[in-house]
Amino acid sequence: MERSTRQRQAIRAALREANRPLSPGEILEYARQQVPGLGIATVYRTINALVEEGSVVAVELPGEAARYEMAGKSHHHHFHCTSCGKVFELMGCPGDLSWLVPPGFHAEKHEIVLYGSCPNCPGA
Amino acid sequence: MERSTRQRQAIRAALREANRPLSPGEILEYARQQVPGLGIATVYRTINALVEEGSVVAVELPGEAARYEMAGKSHHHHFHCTSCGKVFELMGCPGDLSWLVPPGFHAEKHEIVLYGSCPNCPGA
DNA sequence: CCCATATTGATAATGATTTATCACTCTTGT
DNA sequence: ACAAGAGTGATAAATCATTATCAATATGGG
Repeated sequence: MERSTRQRQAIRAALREANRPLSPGEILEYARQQVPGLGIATVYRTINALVEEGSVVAVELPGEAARYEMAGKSHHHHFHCTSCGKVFELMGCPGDLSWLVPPGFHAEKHEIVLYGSCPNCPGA
Repeated sequence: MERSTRQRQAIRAALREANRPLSPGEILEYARQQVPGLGIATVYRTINALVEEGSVVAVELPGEAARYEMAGKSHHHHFHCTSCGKVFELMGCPGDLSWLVPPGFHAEKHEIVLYGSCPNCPGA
């Protein structure tokens, strides 16, 4: 059966406690604070298991490797800091955007990403 | 100095005449109608040159390889057909979205991608 | 406590996209 | 028309993120 290991606990904790989507590398970094020897392979394995069980979802961003966040959040979008590369969660949404599509097209969903600087980075 | 070859003409024409962003593979396909022996390496080389000279811009999409479109268009967004994978240009924009970002963040730009089915694909 | 085995970590392998190489070809100034 | 050298095509090689491998380790039911 599935076992509860320190590694998995640390990875779950990282995703639960970070209030923003994390890349595999960021998850590794966070979780290593609890489990120093943690390897990247275990991070990927665990992410995949969590996505498969539905408790975590992938956040895809233009030209970037996927980030991961806890599932079950309401519809929202993301902010990508162009300075540090961190991705943050935004709340709110402009609403239905299907008026943007020409006749013949059918819009089913949308993704919005805002870019700029986060509070920790020089306003550039 | 820079030479005007059939290959470059065909690649520029493909990008100019397609009224949507093209992937390197799509550019190859289109341009080969004019220059049958065209190789993918030339497509990449030419794309890079065109981007560098500023006449073409990359269109990055979540979880996808970049597409390329002519530069100089006014602010717009894109539609990604989930059935055929083609990317289309949309006109219009919900406008300023900086109200979405929390205090301390500074939004400089945004990207919006709509997903759904294009006129050529089954509404699925 | 013990052992079957799920899990891990290090690293090799993969897959997909993009770039470098190099001999040959085509463009262009003269 | 000619020659210098920019450009091309085929393909090897480089990236880079992700996955597979496998010996060693740690979990947890009995």
